[in-house]
Amino acid sequence: MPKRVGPRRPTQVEIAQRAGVSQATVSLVLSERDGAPVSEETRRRVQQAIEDLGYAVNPAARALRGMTVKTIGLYTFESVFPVDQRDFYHPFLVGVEEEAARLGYDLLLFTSANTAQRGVYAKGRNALLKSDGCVLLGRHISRDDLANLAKEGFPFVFIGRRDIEGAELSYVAPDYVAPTAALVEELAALGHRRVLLLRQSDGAEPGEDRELGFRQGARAAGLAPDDLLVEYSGGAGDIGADRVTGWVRDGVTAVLVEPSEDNATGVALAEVAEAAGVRIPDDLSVAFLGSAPAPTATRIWTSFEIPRVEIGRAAVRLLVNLLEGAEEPPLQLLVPCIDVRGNSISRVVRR
Amino acid sequence: MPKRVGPRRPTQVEIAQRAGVSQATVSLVLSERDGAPVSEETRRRVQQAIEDLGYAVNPAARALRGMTVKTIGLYTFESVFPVDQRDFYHPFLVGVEEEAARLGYDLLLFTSANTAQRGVYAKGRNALLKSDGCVLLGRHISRDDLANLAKEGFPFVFIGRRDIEGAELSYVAPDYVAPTAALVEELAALGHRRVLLLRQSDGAEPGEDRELGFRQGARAAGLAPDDLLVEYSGGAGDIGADRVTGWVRDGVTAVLVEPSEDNATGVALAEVAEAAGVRIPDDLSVAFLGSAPAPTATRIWTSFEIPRVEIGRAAVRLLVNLLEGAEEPPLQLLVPCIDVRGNSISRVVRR
DNA sequence: CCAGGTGACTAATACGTAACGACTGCGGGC
DNA sequence: GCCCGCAGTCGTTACGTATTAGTCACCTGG
Repeated sequence: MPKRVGPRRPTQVEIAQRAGVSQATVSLVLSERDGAPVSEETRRRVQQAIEDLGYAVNPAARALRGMTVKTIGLYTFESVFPVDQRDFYHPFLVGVEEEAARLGYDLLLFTSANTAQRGVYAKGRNALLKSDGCVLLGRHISRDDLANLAKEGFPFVFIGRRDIEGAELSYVAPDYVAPTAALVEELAALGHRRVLLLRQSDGAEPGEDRELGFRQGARAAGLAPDDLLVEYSGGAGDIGADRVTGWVRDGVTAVLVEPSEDNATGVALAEVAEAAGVRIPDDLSVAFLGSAPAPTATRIWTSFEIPRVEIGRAAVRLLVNLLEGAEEPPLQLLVPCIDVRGNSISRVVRR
Repeated sequence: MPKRVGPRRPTQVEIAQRAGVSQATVSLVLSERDGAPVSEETRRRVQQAIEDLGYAVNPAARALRGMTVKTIGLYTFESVFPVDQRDFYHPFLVGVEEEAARLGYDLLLFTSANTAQRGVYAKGRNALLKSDGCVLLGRHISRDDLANLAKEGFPFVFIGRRDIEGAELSYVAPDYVAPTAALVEELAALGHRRVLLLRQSDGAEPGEDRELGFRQGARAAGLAPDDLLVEYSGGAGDIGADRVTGWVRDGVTAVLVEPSEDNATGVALAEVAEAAGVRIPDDLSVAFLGSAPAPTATRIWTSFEIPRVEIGRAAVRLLVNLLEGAEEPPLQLLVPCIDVRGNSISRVVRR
């Protein structure tokens, strides 16, 4: 790693010489604290020298003294950084940026880390140290990385709920339990008795929470445990015509889908159902436990939206609370989702 | 600015103690340079200690020693940061991010600086020092800031061509001259003799370049200097029906529009022309010297597109060349634009 | 006249790293 | 037998800052 080029820039020592004071006094003037015991005359001379020489404080030296550097890191476990608007995670980035700016922090995007494909602890180990603290993102997390970070005491906030054995971590996440339970109760009220939950096969906490809400809602609505079905999908390819018609033949009248980021599963389900002659919602009610495929002229999917921008903002707020010493980790926050009333569920027709 | 919290992390000294060597040797092992004279046995012991204690190099200390920290800054003179997809500058951000990631640099967004509304030299003066070098962006530049940065020898690349008196700066910019000249020649070939250039009233270099191309193209096509008109627009409100009909009455058959970021001028022109009964292109040919308003079912504006993502990439490449010592500033690059063949210009009808 | 206090300033130090120059064996050339 | 060069290692220093523990002159009340 080469030396930095260009002319050296002035230091506090040079300011001090020009103003005829000591370096310590320059530092005092710069820190501008209320009770700083420095005479008006001295302060003026120092500030004049700063002006003349164009002095700028050296952030590296500050950081080495253990000061914070007013920088929040953003790291994603996904393979690309969510600057592209089509990315599922893009709204989180927007929220994080907004709130960081509002609170006077710069935002460091750890773009190099994921290309190195070694995760947080790449190369020189723990690239995140360039920031005061970090917002972490993405579905394909490395649990080891999270555990290590927590053990090291590095300040970070994860977006999404995750349980790590032996370490409690700070996170802000959407509340999937409540709206899922509400949807099940609504379906029950519409006459549905046999309901299927189609989970992502990654077995992550968001899926667990949806299943928890699924069972809570069913219990509250008095559905029989035997009529609660749970299946898994590894992606669009897992949804075939025989599978969908099989559900209907089996007496299932409603399917709750845990969406993937790209919603390929959801799109596939819609296409396959149409091709197989299964009408939505007449033959099968379908709802998404999260972001649904884009609405069309005739179809608005019943679902709920994750307030992604707001979650990004909240993550930064939490992190800054940690950094500025007001709170102790873990700090955890659940954010309510927003119901989307669609036309993809309906009252069940008895035959 | 408060002290950083949390437990201290291990240093090279502690690694050294555990491995039974000196701190200098640890540093040698870590630098991993080809000709590093350290025995295999020692290297192994040191690496074991690093593993055991979970050592991570301290970026602040490195930076203080004058090393680069593999971080590229991005600063915008606009009031908001272009994370929002609707922002004119968003594609630049995408390109910058891509290339930074590819070259192994992290990307530091100076979001706090613009809220402080004091520019580059806010607060502690020159926030950009947190990065090795910086990509600068935005139309509403501060010429003082640019001049100061150049004088200080801070490595940066501006996106867009700018001339600063007494300082040559590095930039990458779209070539407005060539495509503008080509458009004028095309119009002349279609029989146009009296052509108007409608400039943004900020008088910045992009406008100058367009006017240069305007005159070059006219000369090449043999148009009379008296038939070259130049007017200015301060925004959508400046475009009234009387102004547009005035052009036509004055014998103008074609208008070249320098677009603003939000293209409000262009949209206004289209609406006003239609309301005033001036048909495009039959009564008046219109072309945009840059990004045009969005196309509709019946209208594709003749214009040329700025390859914004590619420009973002190129800016990072230039900057990294500067940082890694291969080149000396100023480094300047013009990127060709992409013609958009529309239906908003046509052969002039003699009456 | 002195103890104690206060306001204004400074010397010294620590932060963790990279690099330079020195030091030690040791084998080889003369 | 002596010196040279080399591989391998270490001691020391510098980077620029914030802070601690002073120093010093001057004042104030007794």
